[in-house]
Amino acid sequence: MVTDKTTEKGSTRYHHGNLRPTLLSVARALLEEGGPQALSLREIGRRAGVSAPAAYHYFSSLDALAAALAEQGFAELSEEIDAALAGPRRHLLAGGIAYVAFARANPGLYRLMFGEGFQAYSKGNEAIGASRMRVYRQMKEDLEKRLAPEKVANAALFLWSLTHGLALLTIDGQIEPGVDPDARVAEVLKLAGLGLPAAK
Amino acid sequence: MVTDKTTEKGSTRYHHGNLRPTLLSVARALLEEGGPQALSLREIGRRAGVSAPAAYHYFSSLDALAAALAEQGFAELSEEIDAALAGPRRHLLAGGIAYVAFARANPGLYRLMFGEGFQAYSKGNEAIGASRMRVYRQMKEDLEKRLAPEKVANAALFLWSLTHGLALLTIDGQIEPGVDPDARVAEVLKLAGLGLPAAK
DNA sequence: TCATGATTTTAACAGTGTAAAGATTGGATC
DNA sequence: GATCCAATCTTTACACTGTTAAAATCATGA
Repeated sequence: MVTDKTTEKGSTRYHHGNLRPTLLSVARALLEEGGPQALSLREIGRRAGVSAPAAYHYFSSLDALAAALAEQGFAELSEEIDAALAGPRRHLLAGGIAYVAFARANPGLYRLMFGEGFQAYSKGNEAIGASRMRVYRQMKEDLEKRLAPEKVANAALFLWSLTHGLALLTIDGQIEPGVDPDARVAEVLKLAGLGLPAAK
Repeated sequence: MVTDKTTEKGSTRYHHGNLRPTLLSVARALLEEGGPQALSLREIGRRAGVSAPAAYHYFSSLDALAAALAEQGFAELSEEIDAALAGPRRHLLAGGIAYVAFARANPGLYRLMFGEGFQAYSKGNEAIGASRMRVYRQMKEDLEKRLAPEKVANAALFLWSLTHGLALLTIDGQIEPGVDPDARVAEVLKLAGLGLPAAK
């Protein structure tokens, strides 16, 4: 069979396309369409115009492919946080806003990175566990500049919990429609610095 | 075939056991062993000593069975929070501690209740969406007694995010081993009332 | 006693991840 | 330029899954 294989760029290809990136990009689209549950090697192959076992030349399993996606996500998230922290606005708040904005822009990917499947595909993949810790470190380092040492651990867990929880609830549609999500997120995150408002 | 079917109680059974509760309890065990991903109708049937399609007389699908488990979970969680709020300790803090303790005691169930599969099995099941909201209401009602009306919405989202995030991070093993989880949770939740510690 | 209705089983279908084997091809070597 | 090689992809097959349709079984009311 000598059918033409046209890649996304429209050019007719030799053996077959540059598959690995194609697989990842197709998988990512699938991920955002239907969440981590929708990730399927056969569907990925189908959309890439390739037979399902073809993916096994680049990934040892579906979980391995998912892990690669997650690593991609951690790299991007880390970058966005760095950019926000380098920006003109208040450090921790800007970082938190960027964190939640990333989750909102990539809900499927965020669920993959922090979801239930995490233990499964991170088995034997130490890199991705480390990636996950890196974003935590970013928060923590900022806190270390501003707090007494014995208070850092609790404050870091506090901030990470708040941000992570807010990201997930946002993704799950718990922010009322009609309000600007960034503004709402900022308001909520500000409470972290101020504590609960005073009693009436 | 006239084989004896012995239930968990050890008694020999007529037609076959009281299946629905057995299915639920077996499924719940499976859930805590391997997380929501491990839920499998065939495995549930196997452990219940019954053929897989038997479950279809009580649940229209695997998702429906998962929804029933989730509802069970919401009822229990709600009860534990009520009990904590009625107790002698500080209201919101005690509620938060009970919330996280529930997640720690039932990690698989908690992931099912708030995890990625949620949208899937809550389709056409309005009851469980409502159940999910009920725990939010509990927090919110308590806040309404203590805050000016315009501050309630943000404060509620703030507290829910923090508690939900802390529960998930705890489940994911982000609390250092060796410390008492309840104590650690209490310390972190206290920061919600106090704000971040003052700069050094 | 016996028919009825509820319960469970067997058989089958379409879908999945994955392993093993064979086919195809692009590029290096003569 | 022809030829071999190693990388890449396909075909085939297996075990597993959720789910449906049909048949078998049993508990109980008439």
